[in-house]
Amino acid sequence: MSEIQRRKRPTMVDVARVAGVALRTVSRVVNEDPTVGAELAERVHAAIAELDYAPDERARELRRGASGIIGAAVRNLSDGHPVLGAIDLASREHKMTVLAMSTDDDERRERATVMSMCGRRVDGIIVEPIGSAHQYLEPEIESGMPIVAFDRPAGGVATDTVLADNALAMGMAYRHLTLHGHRRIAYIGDHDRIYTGGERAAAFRACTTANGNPVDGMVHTGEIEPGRIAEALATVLGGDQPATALIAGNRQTTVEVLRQIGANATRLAMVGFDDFALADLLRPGVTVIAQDSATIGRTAVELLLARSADPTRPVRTVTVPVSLIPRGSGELAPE
Amino acid sequence: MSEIQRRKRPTMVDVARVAGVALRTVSRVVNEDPTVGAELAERVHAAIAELDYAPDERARELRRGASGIIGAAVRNLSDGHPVLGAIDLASREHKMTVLAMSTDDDERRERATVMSMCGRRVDGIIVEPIGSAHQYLEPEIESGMPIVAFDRPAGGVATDTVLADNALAMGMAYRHLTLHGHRRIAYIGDHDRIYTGGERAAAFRACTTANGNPVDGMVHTGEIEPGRIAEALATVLGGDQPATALIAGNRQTTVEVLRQIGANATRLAMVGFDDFALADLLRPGVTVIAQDSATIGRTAVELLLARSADPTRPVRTVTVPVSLIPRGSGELAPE
DNA sequence: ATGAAAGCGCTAACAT
DNA sequence: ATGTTAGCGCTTTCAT
Repeated sequence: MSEIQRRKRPTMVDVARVAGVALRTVSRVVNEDPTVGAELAERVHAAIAELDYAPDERARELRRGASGIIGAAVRNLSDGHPVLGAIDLASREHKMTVLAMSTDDDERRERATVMSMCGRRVDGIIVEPIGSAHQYLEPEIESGMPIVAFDRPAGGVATDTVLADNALAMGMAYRHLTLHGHRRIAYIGDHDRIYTGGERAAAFRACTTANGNPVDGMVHTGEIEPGRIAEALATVLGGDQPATALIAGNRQTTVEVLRQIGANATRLAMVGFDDFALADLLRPGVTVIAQDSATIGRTAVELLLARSADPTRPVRTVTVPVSLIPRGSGELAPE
Repeated sequence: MSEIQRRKRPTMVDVARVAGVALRTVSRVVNEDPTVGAELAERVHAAIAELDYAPDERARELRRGASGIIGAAVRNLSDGHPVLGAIDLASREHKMTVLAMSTDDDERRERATVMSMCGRRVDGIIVEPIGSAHQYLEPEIESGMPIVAFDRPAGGVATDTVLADNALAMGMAYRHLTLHGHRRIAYIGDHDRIYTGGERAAAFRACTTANGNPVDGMVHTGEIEPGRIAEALATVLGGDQPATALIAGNRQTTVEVLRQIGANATRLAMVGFDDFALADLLRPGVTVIAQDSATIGRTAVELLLARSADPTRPVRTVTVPVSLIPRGSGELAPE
C-alpha cells in the first residue's frame, strides 16, 4: 500500500468546520476584516495553520473582479530586460504582481500572449509592441482593459505609450561626434519599418542635413545580420572619403560592428544606441546613448494604474529623456 | 453625454442568448467538442464574433482544476536569464504558459513569490532557490504541487532538481589551466554557504590537492563585492610566489576581476564560471565554463510534467554536463 | 445532438 | 459581531 497520500487541498469550508464557525467568518479573517471577535479570529487562525490552508486566488479573483496582476508582454525573457525589472519593481510598490510573458519578436505570438493575458483578466497589460497592426486590442480596450505600450507605439489603435526620445537621442549622439571633430558621420541601423529604426534613421538624416554634412552612402538601414553589416561597413569605410565616425542604431548593430572591425576599433569613432553590460570593459569603452529604463518601466506602470482608476482619461504619450555615456569610442578624433 | 462607453464584458450566457442556444452548447463550441451540429456551431461562432466574446480563464481554471500554467521563480528579471528562456520555450511545446516572477535574491521574497504561485494554483513551480530553508514547501508538495529546483537544491525538503555538474566543471577548468603549464592556480568565488559557491570551492580544493599544487592563500570565498575582490587579488598576486592563473567562481566575480586587473589581463590566465554575453569581444577573450542552459530549462519542465503525471514517482536529481569554451584568457602561459 | 442544473472556492449583500 | 445565501463564469454530470 502506498504511503504517498495526495492530500486534498483544504477549502474555506474545511477551515470553517474545523474552527466551528461560519464560512463568512473565515473569509473575514483571511481578508483581515477588523470586525471579527478576538477569540473567533484565534480559532480560525489555528484551523488555518492546522490544515495548511491557503486561499484559492482564482476563486477570489473571479468573485472580486480584479486580479492584482499586471501583464508584461516583452520581446524575450532570456536576454536581459532592464525595463521589465523596473516594471516588476514599480508594480510591487503598488501591491501588484507581474505576469511576464515573451512575444519572441513574433507578431502572432504577441497577439496570443496578450490575448491570453486578457483571458486571465489581468488588471492591465504593458506591451512592447511588435509589428504595427494592433487593432485586435480594440475590443479589449473598449471592455476597459488598460493597455500601455512602451518603446514603440501600438499600431492602429490609441493607447497610452511610453517612448524614449529618439530624436533627442540622435541629436545628442550626432552633436557629440561633431564636437569631437567629425564631419563624415555614418549610420547603420534597423529596418525603417521597425519603429525605432525609422525614428532614428529619420533623425539621423535631419542631423546630417542640418549640419551640412554629406549624406550620400552614409545611411544604412535593414536587417541586423552579419552580411548586411559587413556590406554597410565596407561602403561606409571605403572610397576616398571614408566616414570617420559611426552611429549604431541598436545594440545588436553595435556589437556586430565591434565584432567586425575588431582591432580597428580605435580608428573609427562610434556611438551606439542603447547601453549594454560590459560596454565599459571593451577597449575602447563603448560610448552609448542610454535609455532610462527605470523611468520607462515606472511610467508604464503609472499610466496603467491611472487609466485603471479613470478609464475615460485621454490617452497620453510620455517621452522619456535619454543620456549619453562617454566611454572612449565616441571621443576618438578623426584620423 | 460621454461617448466613452465601458462596455460590459460578454459572458457565455450572452453568447448563448444571441445565438439562441443553451449555455452548454456554447461551452461545447468553445472547447471544440465535435458533437455539435454544424448549423448551431455556426450560429455560436457568429455570436462570439459579434460580441467579441473571450472566455474567462479564471472561471475555466477554477472549474477544471488545472491551470495550464507553469510558475518560474527566478532570481531576477532584469538581467538575462537563458534558463528562463529555455523554460519558456519548453513549456510552450507542451501547451503550457509560463508565469515568470522574480525572487530578487531574497529569501522572503522567494517565499512570497512561490506561495503566490501556489495560491494561483499553477500546475507546477520551477524555482531557483535562495537560502537553504524550504520547509515551507512541504504542505504544497503534499497537496500535489510539483516543484522543481534548478541551479541549487531546495533545502530541507525533497524535490526534483536540475543541477549543473559543478565538480566536473571545476575539474575541466583546473585541468585546462594545468595543461597550459600552470601550477599556482587561485580561486575567487562566492560565499561557501551559497550552494554553488560551496560546491565549486570544495571541488577546487580537491583539484589542487590532487595535483599536488599549493593551496595556501589560493582560495578566497565570500561576498562578491569590489573591496573583497581587490583584497583577494592582492593576496593572490602578491608575495614572491604569485598565482599565474585564476578561476573565477561566478559571473560577477569574473567581471569584477577583469575590471580590476584592467590592462594586466594578459598577464594572468583566467577561466570564469558561467558564460556571458560579449565574453568573446573582450581582449583577451574570456575562457569560460558554460552551463547548458537549454538542457537545464528543458529538463526542469520535463521533470515537472513527469511528476504532475505521476505524483508518486521517486524524487530525481539530474546533473547536466558543462563545457569549457576557450577564448584566450585561459590559454595564456605562465609568465 | 442538445439542454437543465449542480457546483468549483470564494466574496458580498443581506439578515440577525 | 456573526451567519445565510446568492452569485462570479465557467465545465460537467445527467437527462432528454
